[in-house]
Amino acid sequence: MVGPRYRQIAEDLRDQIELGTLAPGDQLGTELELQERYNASRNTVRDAVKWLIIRGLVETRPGQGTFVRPEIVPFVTTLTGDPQAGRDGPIYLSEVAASRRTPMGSHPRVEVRRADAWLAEALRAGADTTVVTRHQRRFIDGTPWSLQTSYYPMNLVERGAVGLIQASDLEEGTVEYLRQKLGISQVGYRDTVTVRPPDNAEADFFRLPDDGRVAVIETRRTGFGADGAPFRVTVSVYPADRNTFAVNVGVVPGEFADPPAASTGPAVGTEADAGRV
Amino acid sequence: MVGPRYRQIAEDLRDQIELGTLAPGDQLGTELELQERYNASRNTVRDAVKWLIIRGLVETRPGQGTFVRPEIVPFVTTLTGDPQAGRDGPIYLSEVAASRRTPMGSHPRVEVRRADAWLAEALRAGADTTVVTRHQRRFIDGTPWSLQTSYYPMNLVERGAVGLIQASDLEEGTVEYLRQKLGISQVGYRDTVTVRPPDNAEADFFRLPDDGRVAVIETRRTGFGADGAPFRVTVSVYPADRNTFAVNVGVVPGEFADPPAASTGPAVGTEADAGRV
DNA sequence: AACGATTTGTTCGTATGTATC
DNA sequence: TGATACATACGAACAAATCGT
Repeated sequence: MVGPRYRQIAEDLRDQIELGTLAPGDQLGTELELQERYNASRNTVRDAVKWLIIRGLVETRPGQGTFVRPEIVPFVTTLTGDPQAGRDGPIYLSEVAASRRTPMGSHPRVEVRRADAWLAEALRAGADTTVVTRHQRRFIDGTPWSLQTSYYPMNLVERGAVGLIQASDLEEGTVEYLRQKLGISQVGYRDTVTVRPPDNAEADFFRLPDDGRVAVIETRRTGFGADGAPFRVTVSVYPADRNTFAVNVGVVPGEFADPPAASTGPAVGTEADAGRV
Repeated sequence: MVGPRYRQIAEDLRDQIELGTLAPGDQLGTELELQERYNASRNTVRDAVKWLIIRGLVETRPGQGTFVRPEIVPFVTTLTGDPQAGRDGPIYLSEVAASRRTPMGSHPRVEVRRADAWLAEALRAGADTTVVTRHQRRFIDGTPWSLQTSYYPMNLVERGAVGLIQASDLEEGTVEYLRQKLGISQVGYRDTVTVRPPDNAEADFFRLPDDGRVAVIETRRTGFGADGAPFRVTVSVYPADRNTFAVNVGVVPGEFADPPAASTGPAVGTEADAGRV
């Protein structure tokens, strides 16, 4: 009934955290102190702390101690909005700025390559399709916030949308750019939201500690043109513990209104190493 | 540059999994075998396995061994749809059945209690508001799939919607019931999607192993009436590794169409212990 | 049903490395 | 530079779950 020792210690500490006896930012006590307090070995105490880490309640800092994690104010990304507008252009910047945080995005890294199986299917194209990928890293208030990669069929470039293969921002956003250039209008899109563990590159970029609370949210947006065919796919990856997504359907009160279709915000600086990407 | 020993072992095993040398369901090898293969101590090997567990790549079964996790086909829940329809009635059942899986839901457990701070704010009510809570557990193909709790202001009952405080299913769904009974029409709703660690009850219900890959997705739906005021909040919790959410905006091709507003499906059985809840 | 072999889970002890102040 | 605190690694013993005989 009582369960293993490390679990008892962990739940006792968890109760103290939830009751507020241990406040966010407080030190849990050193491993030595916990050993003596609970009369357990160091490894058992460490197992208890690991249990708390996995549940996101505490974090350890080498050389300093173990601390109760401060509550994070998540950034809310609204998935619904005007289908005529993209998410890769000024929208993102204005949406973030509206929450009084400071957005930054790297210049896109552009590559041309063969589509994977899932991408070819998402674009309803053959397995040998060539795509343009535009990859961007985004920051809010200086902390890494999302990795975003958009995929466009190469034939859009052949039809004249040469801006897609230039490693510079399209100030209007690529969705607007494609409408102006090729007359392709995004009449709708479909997002899917999944949660998965990060790969090494993501864990590194988001500075996810190697210990536990590791999960990222992946959103995939497929944009459809007036002919009902998909013409772009955007994959965005976010750290799970700093983000919330919102969906508005029907009539919702004004304070939750979907983001504006056009930006009026000022130009926003890009990250310091933008030239490198 | 090489990093710790357990990490090297873990990444070597991960590579074998991703390359297919180790297929889903395969045994990784016993701890003793891994000790000898990598010339490391048992605890170091166990640390490597823990790293893989946290990333969802393997699972351990006491007395049996460590196995590569089979790929899970996520169930897709569409968040967009007809605001006139709820998600707690026949919609859920028909949506699941449409994917050729077998849905089951417990009868609701009904309670009347004081609203917490966040709930009072979500309902735009005073801190001392009384609410009706209707809690349901849902299963798909016999495995626990979601925990759902809906909150309604108690004054809806006083105005005549007595069905809300009865522990039986409202076959039409509560949204439709409220429209028929009180003329309250849900003209819109707002969903928020967040990821967090499970509490004990959730870990128990979803049978989340105590070891690692523990995360749940919480969706909160606030329904708004024609007057723009919220009249219900539904909180749903899902295991993160078995679920995907979809959002359709604008015109999307038919195969992704939002769920129907009304169900034509047959009556579906409830879980065995439905009488107990 | 009982037992033994196998395999993972828990707990302790100890030593050394690395980060921080 | 030293002291403190967490990270890594090894060894050992017993417990608990599983499976085949």
